[in-house]
Amino acid sequence: MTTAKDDTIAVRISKVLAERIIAGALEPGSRLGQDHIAEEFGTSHVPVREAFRRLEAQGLVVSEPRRGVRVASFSLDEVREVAEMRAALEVLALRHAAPHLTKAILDQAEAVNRAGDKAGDVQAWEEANLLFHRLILKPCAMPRLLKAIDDLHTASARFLLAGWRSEWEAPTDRDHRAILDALRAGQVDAAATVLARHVQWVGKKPGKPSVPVLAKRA
Amino acid sequence: MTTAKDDTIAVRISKVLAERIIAGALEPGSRLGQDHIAEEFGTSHVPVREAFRRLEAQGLVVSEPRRGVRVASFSLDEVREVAEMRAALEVLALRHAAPHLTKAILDQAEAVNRAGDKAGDVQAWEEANLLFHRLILKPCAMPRLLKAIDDLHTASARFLLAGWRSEWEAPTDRDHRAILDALRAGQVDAAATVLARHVQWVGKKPGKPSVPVLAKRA
DNA sequence: AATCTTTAAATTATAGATAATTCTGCGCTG
DNA sequence: CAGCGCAGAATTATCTATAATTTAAAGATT
Repeated sequence: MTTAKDDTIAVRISKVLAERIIAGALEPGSRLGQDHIAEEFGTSHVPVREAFRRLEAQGLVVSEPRRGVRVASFSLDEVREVAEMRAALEVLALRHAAPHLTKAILDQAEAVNRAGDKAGDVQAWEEANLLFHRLILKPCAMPRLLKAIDDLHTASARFLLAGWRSEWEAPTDRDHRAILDALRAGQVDAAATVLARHVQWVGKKPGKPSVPVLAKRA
Repeated sequence: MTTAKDDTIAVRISKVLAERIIAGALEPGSRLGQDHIAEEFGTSHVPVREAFRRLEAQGLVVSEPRRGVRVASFSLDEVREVAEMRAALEVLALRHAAPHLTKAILDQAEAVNRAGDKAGDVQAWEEANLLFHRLILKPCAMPRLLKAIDDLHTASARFLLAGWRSEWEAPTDRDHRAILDALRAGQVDAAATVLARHVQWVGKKPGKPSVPVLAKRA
């Protein structure tokens, strides 16, 4: 999206690669050759290596010492793990954000939610979903927490996009609405409960992925 | 500790720097010149840069695009933030670990706890503390969660070591004992409650740091 | 005297080149 | 025929060198 011009080359490369991995353009387990990528971006391989370290930190690739990096594979267990972590952290964030939520923010969230309902493909829906969560959690003013949640969210998105690549119908998001209603009524506990269940929904619906989820050994 | 010989140079550098930052040998806000560090380790600056990216991911340094990296500063708010994140995630881990906790593990944890009570300095106590938490949480078998907890733990340790540099008396750790007792009795909820409060203890005791906590603007 | 501009020094970021390690395929041996 | 071991090729990791950017400091101008 925002290809910030003043970013360092390594950051730009990491962003592009991250998008590809999330979108499923790079299959889990596939190798990422540094020379190959360096050539594609018209750079040397040094910034490519730094981009790898970044992606590694986000959990999008795994790096073995002298054997290169490959796209991280995710088992169903790992998806559930991420979902549970998200649930725990998003509930925490919501509890801190709730006192600072204004009507304007909630209205904006509702608008985003409506946009998500009309989304034509998974990617658009996922984007709206991300925006919704960010909107209602950001006022917690805990940057480290928000970054952790963001990383977990991209991990979830990977799974989602891998599962519903082609067939997809926009589901009217009742959970989001329930969360908003509870927040408007000042019932933070109720909102948190729904949020926790909502986040784990991804991990619960197996959703017959059209792309093999497990890594294959070469 | 374990300076694995087969690690890449960048990893080794990042480990050494991490230890220094945690121990407080490098003050918050101080610049890390890549050339200086490269010279000290007898290497070029390229692996140093990769080490920086690793430390950045752990939240130990902050990196501004063309202005170098500096040791991350932590305000009291950030310490509380980390403590709350730890509480949320460790409770989650404990809930999953509890069913797989054996008597052998609990006995080992008790031994570690006793060792911690006898610790002469903060560093030794902190090490025992880390071991205790790792022991009872590891059986949850959620690697991503455990790594996240570990990173948060080092952030906490930084604060702890900055606060009690010289003056220190080993406190008999009642919380650890309470957690063990509850786990032995099969009362997972009780153990989780104590754990959550215990983790946030760090953030609550201000403990008059002997080193300025806030970053100073050069 | 204070501020803005310009210039120099220091430092970061990237490129190109070199050394070391792993992977692959083939031949040899049992 | 299976298994072990040895080149050759490919790839990773690091080093040296170059380009670009920022910090600072000195000089000029108002």
